[in-house]
Amino acid sequence: MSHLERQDDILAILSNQKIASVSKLAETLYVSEATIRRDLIHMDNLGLIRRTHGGAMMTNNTAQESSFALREAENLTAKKTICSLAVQHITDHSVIYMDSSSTIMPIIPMLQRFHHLTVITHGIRTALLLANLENIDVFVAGGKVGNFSNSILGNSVIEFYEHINAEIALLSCSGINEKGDITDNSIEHAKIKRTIINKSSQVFMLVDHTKFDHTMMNTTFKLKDVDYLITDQTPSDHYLSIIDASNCKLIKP
Amino acid sequence: MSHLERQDDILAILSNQKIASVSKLAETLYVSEATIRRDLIHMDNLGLIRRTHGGAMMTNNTAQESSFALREAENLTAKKTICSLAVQHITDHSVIYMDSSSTIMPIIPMLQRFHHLTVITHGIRTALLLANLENIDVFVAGGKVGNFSNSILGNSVIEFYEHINAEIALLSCSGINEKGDITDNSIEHAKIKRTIINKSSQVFMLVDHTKFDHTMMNTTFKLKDVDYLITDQTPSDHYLSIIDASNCKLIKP
DNA sequence: TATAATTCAATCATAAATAAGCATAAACAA
DNA sequence: TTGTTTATGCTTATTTATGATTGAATTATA
Repeated sequence: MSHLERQDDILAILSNQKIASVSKLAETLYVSEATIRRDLIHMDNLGLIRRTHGGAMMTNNTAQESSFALREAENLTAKKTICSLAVQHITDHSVIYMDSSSTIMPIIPMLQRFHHLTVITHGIRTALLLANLENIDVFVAGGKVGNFSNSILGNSVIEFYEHINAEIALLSCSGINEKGDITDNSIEHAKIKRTIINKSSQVFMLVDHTKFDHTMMNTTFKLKDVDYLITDQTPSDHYLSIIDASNCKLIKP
Repeated sequence: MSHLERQDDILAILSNQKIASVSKLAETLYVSEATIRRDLIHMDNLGLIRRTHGGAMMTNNTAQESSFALREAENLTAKKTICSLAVQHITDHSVIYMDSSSTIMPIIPMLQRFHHLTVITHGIRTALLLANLENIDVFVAGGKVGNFSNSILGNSVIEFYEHINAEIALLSCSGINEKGDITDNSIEHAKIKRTIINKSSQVFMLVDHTKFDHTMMNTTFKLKDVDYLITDQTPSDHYLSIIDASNCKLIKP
């Protein structure tokens, strides 16, 4: 029996009984618990099931992605803090660019307080969650979806964005270093973000404290390109001085 | 019983009786009050419920979502049956159009068995799930996201599709009636689907048995435009004859 | 308002489940 | 063939879920 067949079996078992333990699945399918766990991890990544401590359960594929059932992410508290600061600077009826980073996801439920917003994004997950909010018009750039990614990438995104001007850009990054470089892991993301800052009046950079002192492959842009830096902890004196020197406003709790 | 299952139970209890006390929940679910509190904190963070002193109460959005999830789950078996029939007609390295309907979602995990496929879609959830499969290149049409929808709609989708030819189209619909009309609830969806059938060599229509004898607002196209009709139960004699007269092949379990 | 009774958050201990690394065997490719 | 990748199982250190305890916060009541 191949692993794909086994995963089909797991799916069949789960769709019958909704929930199953790792130990029981291992026993039933004559493999080790480690193997079952690896299967479950894979299927969870696909969104087919939801893992639990001790087993897994069926997802009802629809409710799972609903705007309120945001998956718990790393540093969720920090990210929520940052987002609640960011949302205070959004004005009603704005047009907003949002990137596809997990830092910005928690802002989505907070956007309900506005009468109307227009959001432009290349994040499919972002778009999916925003689509559930009736006060928001969502526009998605088309193109090729990055593998294992929530993002649409490529020139088509940049072409789409060329025609759209926004008041606000909500961006994040993978790292920010002592020279004031905003860096990312992917050239594609970097290019898209550079387009966004060119098309936005106010650029908000949302970074939790773990992003400081990290330099990634690609320098997306410089701190001086950013209008507002939002973070959850007061940065070190060095960063305070370069933020100030970059004519960038720091927003913190 | 895992914590997620317990949290589902709490949600079920709350959707019945609107409020519940920590002590009662602990008693009912055979766990300590500390555990219930931790569950409630977690669910409150997700926005699923609101905590109160002594217990918790429903938030209004939950009821409708869980009922939607229930309806989804109902026909899941039928949809899986249909998808497993459809997947047998897909050949490796094909280019495939997929629409955004829930009928077609269960095919996604089944696509892992191929070496490589290219999928074109205007469904954001479809795209999101497909992006996790490394053997699939996913292209999404850009444009405005329909409110409360998983779809990107509008002329931009049709323009995007004008340039793409595919071997296979996997489509669904809201209703199919005794005259052989394939009907949908939205003009926008209908227009997009008509574009797709023009750009595809083979059109597969995936409909579960509940779709028969239903006529929706918009006639998307006719049964004779469809090459293969896939369903989970043998249709009545009348449908068998019009399927045959439309030069359409029926695929059933 | 003051006091009593609940309810809560924070902490700790423990048992279970997991992730990560390593070794082995099978499948695959050159 | 031989080398490489993949799937699997095993061992371990770590993480998670839980219940009990205690002082603080909240609500009820005199």
